[in-house]
Amino acid sequence: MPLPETEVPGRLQAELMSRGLRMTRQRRIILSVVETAKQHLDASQILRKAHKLDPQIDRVTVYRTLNLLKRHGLVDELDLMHLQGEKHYYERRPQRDHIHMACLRCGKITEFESDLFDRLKGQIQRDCRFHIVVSRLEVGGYCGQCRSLPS
Amino acid sequence: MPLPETEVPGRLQAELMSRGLRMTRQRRIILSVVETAKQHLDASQILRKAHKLDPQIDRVTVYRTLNLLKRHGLVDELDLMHLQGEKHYYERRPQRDHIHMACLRCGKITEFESDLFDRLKGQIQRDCRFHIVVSRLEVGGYCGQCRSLPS
DNA sequence: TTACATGTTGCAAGTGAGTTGCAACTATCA
DNA sequence: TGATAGTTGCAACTCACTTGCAACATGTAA
Repeated sequence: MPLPETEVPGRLQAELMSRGLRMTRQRRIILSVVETAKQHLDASQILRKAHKLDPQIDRVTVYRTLNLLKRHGLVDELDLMHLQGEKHYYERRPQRDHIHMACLRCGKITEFESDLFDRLKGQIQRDCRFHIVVSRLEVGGYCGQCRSLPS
Repeated sequence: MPLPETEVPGRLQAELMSRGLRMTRQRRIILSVVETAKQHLDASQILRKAHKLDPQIDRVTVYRTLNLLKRHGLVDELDLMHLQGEKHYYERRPQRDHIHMACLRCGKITEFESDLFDRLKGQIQRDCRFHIVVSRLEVGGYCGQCRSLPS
């Protein structure tokens, strides 16, 4: 894994810098971890990956950086139906919102985009005169594989 | 407020008894608190209301009873966008699922039912071959009043 | 290039929601 | 009425996350 300092700054980093926020070594590392994540990571997983690039980084810095990203609407915080306790998971805010499905049996998380979801949010904004800043649709149940298994 | 012992057993109590679960004095009280709640209550608010009927009830019993109701699908657990920290809120599971909208400014929680929501869940079940057990759509933003206020 | 002001970090300690182990208790049923 | 299996209350614990604060580093302006 190349050092984040020598990498082309990711989108998160560019976004934060364009807002005039200070770019520290620790932030660059944490941002690169979030940016390159292949699954949903919780704070302690982000810390573990950050430690590989700089063992000095403290978990407090991870929490503070995640809060910063949240406040700026650059990441979304997920509960994933609290399948694994009360921790939160983070993902870069996508172009288009999606639904998270969590299998209660195997724990697999699946994402799903849907026009109906977009239309539903439009309906909420119109009918309830409610300006949506963030939305979260999480569904718990049984995925295709687990549905057909004996209990 | 009449003593729950002398009340007609509520629907939650009837439901639990029909499943062969023991009906203790503490459970009757906690069920009646959840059943008669006019807003979404968290565990400590439920404990406070239960204490008015029986000051001996322990918070552990409240948590255990809420877990019991959750496992039996009789109440839903809500985050309400973590507006007030990480606590959870509880409501009796309704006939028809609804959406929770949380105003980031005034904290008001609004509920909304929608055919589009029902259709979206149908689409998920069909297109993703995912059997939905529980679903939660929470939205954070600005309600009608707060939208038109100066910031 | 340096000096500075202000924002950021790491550490230690704290908070708050929720859980667990266990002995005493009690609802249910024969 | 007594047996028994589930339930309760207490104390201690866990876990995710936050706060106070002194030392430090970044961006800026000279």
